[in-house]
Amino acid sequence: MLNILIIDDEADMRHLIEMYLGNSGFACFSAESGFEAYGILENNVMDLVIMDIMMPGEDGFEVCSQIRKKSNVPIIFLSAKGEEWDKVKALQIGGDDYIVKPFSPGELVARINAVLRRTGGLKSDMDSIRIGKVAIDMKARKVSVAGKHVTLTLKEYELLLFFIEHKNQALSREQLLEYIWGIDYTGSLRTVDTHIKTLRMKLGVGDYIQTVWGVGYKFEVPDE
Amino acid sequence: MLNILIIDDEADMRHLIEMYLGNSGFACFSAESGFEAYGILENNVMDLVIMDIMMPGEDGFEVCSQIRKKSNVPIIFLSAKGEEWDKVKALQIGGDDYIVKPFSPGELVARINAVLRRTGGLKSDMDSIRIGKVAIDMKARKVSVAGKHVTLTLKEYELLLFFIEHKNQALSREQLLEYIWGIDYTGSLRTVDTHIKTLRMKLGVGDYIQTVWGVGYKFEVPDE
DNA sequence: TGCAGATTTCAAGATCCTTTCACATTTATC
DNA sequence: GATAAATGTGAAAGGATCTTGAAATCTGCA
Repeated sequence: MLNILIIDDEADMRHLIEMYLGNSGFACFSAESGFEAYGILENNVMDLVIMDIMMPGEDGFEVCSQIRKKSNVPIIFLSAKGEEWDKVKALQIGGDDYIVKPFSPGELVARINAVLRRTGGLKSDMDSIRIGKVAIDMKARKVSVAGKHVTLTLKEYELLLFFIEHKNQALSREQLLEYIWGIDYTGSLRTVDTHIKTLRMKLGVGDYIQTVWGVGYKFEVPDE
Repeated sequence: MLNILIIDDEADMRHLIEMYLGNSGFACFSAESGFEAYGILENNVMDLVIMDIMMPGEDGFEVCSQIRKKSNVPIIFLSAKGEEWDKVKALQIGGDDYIVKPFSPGELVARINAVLRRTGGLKSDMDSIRIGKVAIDMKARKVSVAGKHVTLTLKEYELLLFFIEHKNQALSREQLLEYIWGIDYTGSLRTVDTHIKTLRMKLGVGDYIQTVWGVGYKFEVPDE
């Protein structure tokens, strides 16, 4: 699930885009001003930003340059027909594409996919995993849940990875200890419980890690 | 046995599809509205959804996006010829295929199989067992009956597995205790009865576990 | 060395599972 | 049918397993 941030002062337009994108399997965040957007970007991992150019207060130009100071997230600009903006300008100020209102849902999704493909946002390498709301960047050893970064300790991270490699399998404490702590671990089985506890807490709602009574634990993937 | 959910406001169409699919070995569930469908999806494991696009109230578009929030179950859309929908749109909003009414039973089944193959719904690993309406995922230690998840306790699960390994054999309480509880079990024979009781209840109708008077119990497999 | 964060241990409390028991019901046998 | 033996069932005691918070220990690093 990719996260898209919509920045537009008009609530109707935000909702319309949210609906379009929601139906196409994107997770939407929205902000009615640059100020609000900065807060969202601070705490969440966005895969793409869609932003109106004409906004009261900070306009798209300024917001874009603010965002660019910290992030290379792809940005698509929206503009009403007749406004004196064109694709060249959009690209000059750091945008990635440009759509003229009104647009069809299909056009929007197509543009988004094109931009993501071009900027590498649709990476299909094995260095990142997404499962439910949990995203893992293996290269950076970084984990986010529903777009929010969470910092995991070494054991928590290894546990999570092992769970995901063996998703939907009931795993005993012995198995987990053997594979993560090593064959020569001699401590208590209860150690696993404590790490499960903290990992559950950090993964938040979702009940990814389920207790299999009398057996161990299981990472259950939503749906299927 | 794969479960297919049919969502269509027209009863005739639902029945027609049910008949087609029933004859091809699918188990059908049907709903006449999105609302009804959500309830079914909540409590059952569906392998595929067939949904009309044009429905009063929530249309296929909306229902699809609701379902997509929780599940990746494959969705095939139905549309009457002439409606202004095309395959591209169906796919954009999260569908997996698209069939124009009227269609033949053969076409429907072919499309279903194609989608299931594409989405990996036709997996045939040896880690799962299907017997009658009972499906067991051994790795996940998960059991479902007629598509409904049931949670078994440790002893119930082991009993069920032992029964299935020795299906159609009359097993004495002593045997069951020896193999499941262990050779050193010293408790009452009647303990088995209680677990049989709860297991029977959880497996629901079907009379899988039969009493062999004076001997013990037997897991009888319904004729395929 | 001293600190901060990570890891492990521990134990009380919560939760769930198992077993037992008493009584109801069914079945076999005379 | 009557009777005894075997099985079904609900409730509740008893056990085992998890969860959780806190404290102790370890580890890497300045």
